[in-house]
Amino acid sequence: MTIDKTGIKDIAEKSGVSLTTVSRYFNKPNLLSLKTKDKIQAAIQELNYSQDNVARTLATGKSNLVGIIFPSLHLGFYTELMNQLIQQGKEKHYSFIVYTSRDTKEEELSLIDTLKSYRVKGIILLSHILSPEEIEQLEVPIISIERAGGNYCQINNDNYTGGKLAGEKLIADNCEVFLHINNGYYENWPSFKRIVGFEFSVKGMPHETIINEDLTDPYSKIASTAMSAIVDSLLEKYVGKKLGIFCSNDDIANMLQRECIRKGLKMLEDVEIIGYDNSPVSDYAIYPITSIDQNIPLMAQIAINSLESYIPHENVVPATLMDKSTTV
Amino acid sequence: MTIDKTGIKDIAEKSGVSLTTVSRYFNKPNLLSLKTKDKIQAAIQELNYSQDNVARTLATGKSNLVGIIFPSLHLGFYTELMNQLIQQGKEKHYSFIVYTSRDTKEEELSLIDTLKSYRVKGIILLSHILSPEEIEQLEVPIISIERAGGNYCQINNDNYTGGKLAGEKLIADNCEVFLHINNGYYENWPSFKRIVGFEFSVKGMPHETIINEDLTDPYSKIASTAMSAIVDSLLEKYVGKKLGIFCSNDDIANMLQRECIRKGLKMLEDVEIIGYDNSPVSDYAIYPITSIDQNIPLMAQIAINSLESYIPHENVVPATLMDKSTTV
DNA sequence: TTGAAAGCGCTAACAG
DNA sequence: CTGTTAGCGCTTTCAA
Repeated sequence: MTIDKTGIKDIAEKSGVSLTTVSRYFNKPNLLSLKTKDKIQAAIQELNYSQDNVARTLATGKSNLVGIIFPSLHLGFYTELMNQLIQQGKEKHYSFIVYTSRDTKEEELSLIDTLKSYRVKGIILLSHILSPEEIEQLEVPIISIERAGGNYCQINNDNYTGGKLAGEKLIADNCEVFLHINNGYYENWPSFKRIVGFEFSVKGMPHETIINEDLTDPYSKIASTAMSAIVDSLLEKYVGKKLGIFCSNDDIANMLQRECIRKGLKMLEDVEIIGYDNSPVSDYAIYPITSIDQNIPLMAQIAINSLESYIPHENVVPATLMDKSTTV
Repeated sequence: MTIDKTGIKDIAEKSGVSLTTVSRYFNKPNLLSLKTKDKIQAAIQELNYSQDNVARTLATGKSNLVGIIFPSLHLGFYTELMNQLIQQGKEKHYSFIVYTSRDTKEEELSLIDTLKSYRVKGIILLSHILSPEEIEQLEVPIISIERAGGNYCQINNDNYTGGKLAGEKLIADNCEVFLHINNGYYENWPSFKRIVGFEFSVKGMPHETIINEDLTDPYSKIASTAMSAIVDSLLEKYVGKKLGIFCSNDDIANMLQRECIRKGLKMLEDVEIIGYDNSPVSDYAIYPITSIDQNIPLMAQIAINSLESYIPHENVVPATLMDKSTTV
C-alpha cells in the first residue's frame, strides 16, 4: 500500500529532464517547450503519477485546504451553504475541512489552530463563539458569514431589507397583528437588522417581538414545547385577529406552521407565515413557506472568490421575498 | 502574516536542546528526562508554538485527515452522520475533508486522488458511484457505509431486520394493505434488504412495492409531484382500506405524510407511516414519524475506530423501531 | 537520555 | 527554455 512512491523524480528520469522542469510542467507550463511537455505528459500517464499536495504545501506554505466552522449542521441554511461551497470550490480544487463548534472558546481556538497547522488558505466562520476582536488576532484569512463584523472579510445578507420585505408583505396581505419570532440575538449581529427592518415596516400597527432561546435547536422537544406555548399565548391574546408572523429562520417557521396546523389554525385565513433563508426546509413543509431568500449560491461564490483575493470588508448580499403558500 | 515561523527549531534553541529532543517531546515523551521536558514545555508556552501538521505529515507519510464523500448533503441521515463523525473524531484529532459526488466516476476518482494526495488516513464512502471492484483498487483505506460490499471495511445497518420490524408493526396495528415506497435500489445494496425483510413480514397479505426514482431528491418539485401521484393511485386502488406504508427513508416518509395530509387522509385512521433512519426530519414533521433507527452514533463510532485499526470486513449495526406519532 | 544527519516530495531563486 | 542547489518543518535511523 505504500510501495506507490511515484514522484516527480521518477517522471523526471523517465522523461530525461530535471526535477525542476517537471515541477514547472505543473506550475508554469508556458515556460516549457512543447516537446518537453509531451515527454513529461507521456511519463506521467505511463507511471500514473499524481501530485503530492502535502509536499507541495510544505514547499509553498499554502494549501488548497479551506476550513469551515459551523455552529451546528442541522439548519437548512448551513447544509445548503456547505453544499454550494463544496460544489463551487471544486473548480478551484479547494477542499473543505468541516468542523462544528458551539461550546467553548478554547475548543474553537484549538480547531482554528489545527486548521492553521494544515496551512489552510482561509477559514469560513459561521460560529458565534469568538468576538470580532478575537477573530482579528487569528493570523489567518477569515471570512465570516452573518456574523458581527471586524476588520476581516464578511459576507452578510441585507437583513434590514429582508425584514422590511416581510413586514410589507404581511401588511399587504391584510394581517391584523404583526409578530416576529426569534431565538435570540445580539444587537451587533447582522441578523439583528431583520428585526429592525421588520419593526420599522409595521410601525404604528399592533406588533410584538417574541424572543425565546428554547427555539435555537429546532429539532428538540424543548423547542416544540416552547413553540406550542407561544402559539397558545398568541391565540389567547389576539383572538379573532389574523396573525402575520415573521420568523428568524425557516426551521422556526416550519415548527410554527406545525403548531398552527396542530391547533387547527387555517393558513392564510387565520395566519400567515414568513421564514428566512429560503432553504430546503421551507419547501417541504405542508404548506411551503414564504421565505426571504439570502441567495446562498451568491454567498458561496463571494466566499470562494474572497479566498482567492482576500479583501477585508463587508459584502452585502441582497434579500428577496420568495412567495410560496403561507402568504396570499 | 507569515512572520510566524515559530518552529521546533526555535523552541530547541530556546530550551537548549536539539531538534530531535523537541520532536521526541511530542512523539515519545517518555524517553525524555523530566528536566528537559519541563524546559521544553516552558519554551513552547513562551513562544506560543503549535505543531506543523503539514511538515509532520510529509515526514511520516500519514496525516490525521479523513475524507468523507456523500452523494449529497440534503438527507437527514447524512447530516447527522457527519455531525457524529466530526464530534467523535475531535477526540482523536481527526479532521474531515467533506465532498459530495453524485455524477461521474472520473470526478469521484479525482476527488479520491486529491484526498490521497493529502495523505488521508482513510476515506468514508457513502456515494454510490464506484463498484466494489473499483473501490478495491483504490490503495487507501476505505470505510463504506450502507454500500454494496467488497474486500474493505463496511458499516451496514441490519436492514433486513429493519424492514421486518416495520412490516410487523404495521400488521400489529391492523393495517389492511402494506406498501413500500422506495426511490430505487440495486440488489447488492445493503438497503435492498429492507425491502426483503418487509416483504417477508407481510407475505400473504395484500402488499405492493413502489419504486420511483423521482423521489431521490426529496426537496424537489419533481419529487412532490411524483409523491402526489403515488398517493392518488393508492387511494384509488385501495379505497376504504387502512394503508400501512413503509418508506425507504425519513425524507420520503415526510413527503408522504405531507401529501396524505394535503389530501385529507387521517393519520392512524386511514394510514400509518414508518420511515427509516430516525433522523431529525422524522421529528419535525407534523406528526413525528415512526422510524427505524440506524444507530448513527454507533456507525460513526465504528467508523472512527476502523480508521485507527483498519480491518476489512462487514460491521452490522442493529436496527430498532422508534415508535412515534404515525403508528398507533 | 540525547544529538547529528539524512531524508519526506516538491518549489523557487539563481544561473546558464 | 532548462538545470543546480537550497530549503519547507518535522521525523527517524544511527551513534554516542
